[in-house]
Amino acid sequence: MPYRSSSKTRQKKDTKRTTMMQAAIRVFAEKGYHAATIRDIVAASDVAIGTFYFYFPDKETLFVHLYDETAEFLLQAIRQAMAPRSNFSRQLQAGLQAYVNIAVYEPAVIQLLLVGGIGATPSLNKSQSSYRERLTAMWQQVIESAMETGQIISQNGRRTAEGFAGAFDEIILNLITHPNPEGQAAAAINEMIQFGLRAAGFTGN
Amino acid sequence: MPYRSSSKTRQKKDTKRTTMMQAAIRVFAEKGYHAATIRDIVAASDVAIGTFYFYFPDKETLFVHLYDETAEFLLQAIRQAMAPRSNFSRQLQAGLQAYVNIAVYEPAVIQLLLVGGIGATPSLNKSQSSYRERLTAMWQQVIESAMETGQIISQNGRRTAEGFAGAFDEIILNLITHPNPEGQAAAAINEMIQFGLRAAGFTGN
Amino acid sequence: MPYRSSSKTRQKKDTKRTTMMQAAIRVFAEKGYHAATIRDIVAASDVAIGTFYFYFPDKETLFVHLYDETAEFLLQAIRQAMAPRSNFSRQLQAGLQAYVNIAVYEPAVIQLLLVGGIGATPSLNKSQSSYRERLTAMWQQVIESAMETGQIISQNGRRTAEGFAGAFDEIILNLITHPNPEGQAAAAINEMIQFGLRAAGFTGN
Amino acid sequence: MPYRSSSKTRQKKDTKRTTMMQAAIRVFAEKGYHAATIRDIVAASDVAIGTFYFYFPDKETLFVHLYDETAEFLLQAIRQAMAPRSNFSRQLQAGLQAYVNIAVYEPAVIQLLLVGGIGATPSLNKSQSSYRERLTAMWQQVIESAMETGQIISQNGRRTAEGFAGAFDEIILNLITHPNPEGQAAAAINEMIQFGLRAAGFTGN
DNA sequence: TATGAATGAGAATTCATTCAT
DNA sequence: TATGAATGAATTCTCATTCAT
Repeated sequence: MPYRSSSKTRQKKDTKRTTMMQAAIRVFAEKGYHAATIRDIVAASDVAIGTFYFYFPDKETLFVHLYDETAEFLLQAIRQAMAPRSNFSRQLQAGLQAYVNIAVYEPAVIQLLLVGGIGATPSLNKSQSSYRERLTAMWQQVIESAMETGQIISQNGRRTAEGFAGAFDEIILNLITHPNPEGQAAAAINEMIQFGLRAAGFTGN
Repeated sequence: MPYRSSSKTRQKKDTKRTTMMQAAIRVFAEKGYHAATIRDIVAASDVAIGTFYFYFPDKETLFVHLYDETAEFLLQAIRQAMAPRSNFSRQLQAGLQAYVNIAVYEPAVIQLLLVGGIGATPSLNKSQSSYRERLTAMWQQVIESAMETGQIISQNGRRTAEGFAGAFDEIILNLITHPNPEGQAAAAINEMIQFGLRAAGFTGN
Repeated sequence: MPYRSSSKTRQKKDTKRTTMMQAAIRVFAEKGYHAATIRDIVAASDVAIGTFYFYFPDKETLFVHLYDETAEFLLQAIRQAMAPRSNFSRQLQAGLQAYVNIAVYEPAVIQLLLVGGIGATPSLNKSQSSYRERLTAMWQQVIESAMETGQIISQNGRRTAEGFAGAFDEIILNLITHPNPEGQAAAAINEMIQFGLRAAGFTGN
Repeated sequence: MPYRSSSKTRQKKDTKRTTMMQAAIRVFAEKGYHAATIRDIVAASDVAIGTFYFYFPDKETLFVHLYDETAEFLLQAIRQAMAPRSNFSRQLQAGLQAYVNIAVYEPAVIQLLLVGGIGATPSLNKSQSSYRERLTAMWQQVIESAMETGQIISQNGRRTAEGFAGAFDEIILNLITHPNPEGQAAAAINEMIQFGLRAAGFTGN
């Protein structure tokens, strides 16, 4: 009886693929692109080297893919948290809440995007600037909406957005470096909100 | 009695050493730690590989040393610019002016600190967090002084300082990526000042 | 009593086996032994990798087997074409006709024997020298028969046979490299016959 | 005192380079391109792996280079031997004498060209057909000269040249496979000359 | 019979570092 | 001091082969 490439088999393969990708994210986040070897990744997945190349074309492609996927995931999470809010203050609160949540419970996501990938490989450059650009664009949109509705003072929305992107990332990196991130999360979120409201010149309307 | 190089010899040696270090900074800044090879560095210095190892113990040590030195240089430059000012607004202006000046005219300094070194090698971690820490501490001191004198509202100075560090770096990175950084510098500085004043809750007194 | 596949089953198996072998010949002829992978072969046969190893022990054994079989096929074809002729000139004509026919319509046969297998694997050496030996022996027999009957001048039949083997192969390789082998075939055959008659010192009797 | 990249040093380097190339030719000739590993080559040269890459860019480039150089050497040797002769018979004698000499005393040359490189790597194809082409062209020129001066009968010179190229190579391969090539060389040369004169329809004028 | 996921030995190549001159 | 030839550990990736299903 011929072997059936049934949905069961395929599902198993997909599961393994996902498992390996998660292991790879962890390894890349922890060691950075260069220090992370294929051996590290397969060891973390408990498979043989050949298995890596059965599932992925090569180290570089996988890394760029993980980076892109992770960036998209993070941006989506923040965007979706902000979407239902119309008030600038509430948007900021929701977005930062989502951001910090991920940072605290999935620190590998932040490490991959902010640390693991820097200077990794030329082919990552595009992904990397695309991520910074989209992150900035996201804040810029929020800021310009708020400007139009008079919630914040008139300003160069692009520049403020860059400031937001940099400031929040730095605060979050400091947060997850802290011995007890979860305990600090609530305070950090509040202070980030205050920082953002002030920096954007929130008028309270 | 141990052999002592005459002062003339020592000076010559120091000169060559300095030349090589400057070449190394350029190469590291341009390619990043991993992609930069010793061959690249000696080629840029127009010496042989062996000469590199006469002046420096190894690639890693040199890099960490350059990083530390560069970080110190940048921090000193900003600190010194702010020192004579007592008003928060003026301090901000002077500090950012100095920062942007360096970014525009010595972009390698910024690239080395913000890009070339991330994820380079474990032994850099200490230097790196030390630099972020001192940068943040610098802003924190400015902020807390201003708080004490009532120039800005009461806040968690540490957190605002982290925000400053991240925000200004991000804006500066965007600036030097711009095709014509010099042309944008003045506007960028002004907007950074405004951003900082707002974010710190500057009351104008 | 050991399990015996029914004749129907065995036939089906043989068919599949044959199909795979033909695909393998094509792939080996096209890419050469080393560049041809098992994946290439199973892709050309539209089966899975495991199936390959059900029918054949390994790549090397299959290749040697295919080489031997192909060599035997080619030698038989030429021999059979020459068998009914007794005159040297007619024999040459018939043999070369058959040889060129195969070269033009089954180029994979020639490519496998003359190109794909050279330097393939140590275990092929025996097959390879056996083929060259039998090819030479075939011509030698024809030549020595003709010598005995005074159709050609006295000579070292072995050496002339080697010359025949090399010369005809080279001409045929050039022929199938030509953009339009079929169009050139007739002329090539005639010229090969003339070459052979002259080289053997055909006296016309 | 600075190290002098004197002619002595450079000469030593050139010598080593040449030594390594000769070792590489032997290894490639014996095992063929694929079976020959870099480890084999450096072992034959008694140096470390890194040394190989200090002298040569990579395996493929070296092989193609060696092939081209060897082909050129062989062609030149045969051409130069034939150059001073004007009579077809004498040319053949001189050329084959040179060819067999090389085959017997430098069998690696012949093995590299006729065996070691077949199916080696796509980038060799050009070199390989170029060699076969130039070898054939060399014989063709000799043949057409002789035709013009009426020394041999009228014929398709190109086709005869292909026959020569193939026939002589085959005979020479058989010769060097023989247990005592040197002992057979003289007879082989004579018989090759006779074969060639007959095949070209030498009229004796 | 048939499948294809999984394996791991082995190959090429890079590059920081050493050391005789 | 200065040189650059030489080294070899370490890394990525390929592909023939196995085996549970």
